[in-house]
Amino acid sequence: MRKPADALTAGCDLMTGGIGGSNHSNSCKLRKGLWSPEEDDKLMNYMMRNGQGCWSDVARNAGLQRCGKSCRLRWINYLRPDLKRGAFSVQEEELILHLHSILGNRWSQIAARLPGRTDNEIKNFWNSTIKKRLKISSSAFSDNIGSEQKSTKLETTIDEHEQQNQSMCFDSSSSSSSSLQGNLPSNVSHYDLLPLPEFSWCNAPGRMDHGSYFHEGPTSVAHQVAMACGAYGGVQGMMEIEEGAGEGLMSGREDLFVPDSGQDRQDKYSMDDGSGRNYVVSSGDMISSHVEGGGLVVNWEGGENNVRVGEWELEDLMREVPFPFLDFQAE
DNA sequence: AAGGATACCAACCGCATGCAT
DNA sequence: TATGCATGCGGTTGGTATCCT
Repeated sequence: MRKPADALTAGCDLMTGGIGGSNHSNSCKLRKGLWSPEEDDKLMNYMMRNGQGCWSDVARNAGLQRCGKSCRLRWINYLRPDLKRGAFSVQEEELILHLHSILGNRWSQIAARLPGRTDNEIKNFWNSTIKKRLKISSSAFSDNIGSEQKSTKLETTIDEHEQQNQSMCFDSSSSSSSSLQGNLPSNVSHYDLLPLPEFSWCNAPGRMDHGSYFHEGPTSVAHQVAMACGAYGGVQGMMEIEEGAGEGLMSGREDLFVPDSGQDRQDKYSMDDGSGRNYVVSSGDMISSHVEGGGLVVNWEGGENNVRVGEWELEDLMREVPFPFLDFQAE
């Protein structure tokens, strides 16, 4: 928590409602830190009576010595009547994993698909609980793979992989993301998706108990294609590609097509585009890929048909991803 | 029981974006 | 077109609670 709510800021700080004190409270002393029950009451009453308007007006008219930004945060994260309180259910947790695998750290986008949950809540949950579990998962795996592969190496690999995924998926280093870009980052001109990651930690005994999202390890071409296309972000191995199952996250665009040469390949995977079409991919044939014209072009060994894997808007992608838990309601 | 370590999470902070002028 | 304001977002901080030794 922050400093007690009775701590007044000396003069107007940058939090007076915007950048560089952009709000118009120039002569006030604004309260910071935890909200008192009285402040909560004032804000709640005001919002119930007047609804949401200009937040700096809310702060002023509700008689709060807070900046509008602080009021907004308090309302959104705590006072909003439709908020669902309490621990995350297993289903919510799985959905968060699912969504994070697609969206990366776009907490507001994830929260928008979890009724009653806030981006802050989800972010905190992810950073504390889920990340911890993933770490436990990875070390449990590392304990199990023999002495020649040290856990430190694995953890490093996981971290690197996570960073790689993040940057490959959405350029998450950019702070604001209100304009979503489903395309690959423009500052990356070429991806060499090989060599493949060497381990498949999600197959590890003792992995976190969300088996449905861990059907296959990240060693497949399908995994890499999905990764490069932003099918998952911070956590590897979460894409839902299942041999012959047609439940893949690779969804929804006609230009998503991965050919099957017909020859017998190892590690075949089928991917359903959400419209009933199945695509079969396998490891061993893809030799390189690169970004071209906003899409990812995959080059296949011996194949004259290079494949454009994706150029899409994130919302299109999301719209066509089947979410089994989307009927959550705030309780 | 006490002190340290760790986890949790509310709130702050800085930046990006949209909009009005 | 430039500027300023309001809002939204994601990363980070740090106080409190809980666990562990």
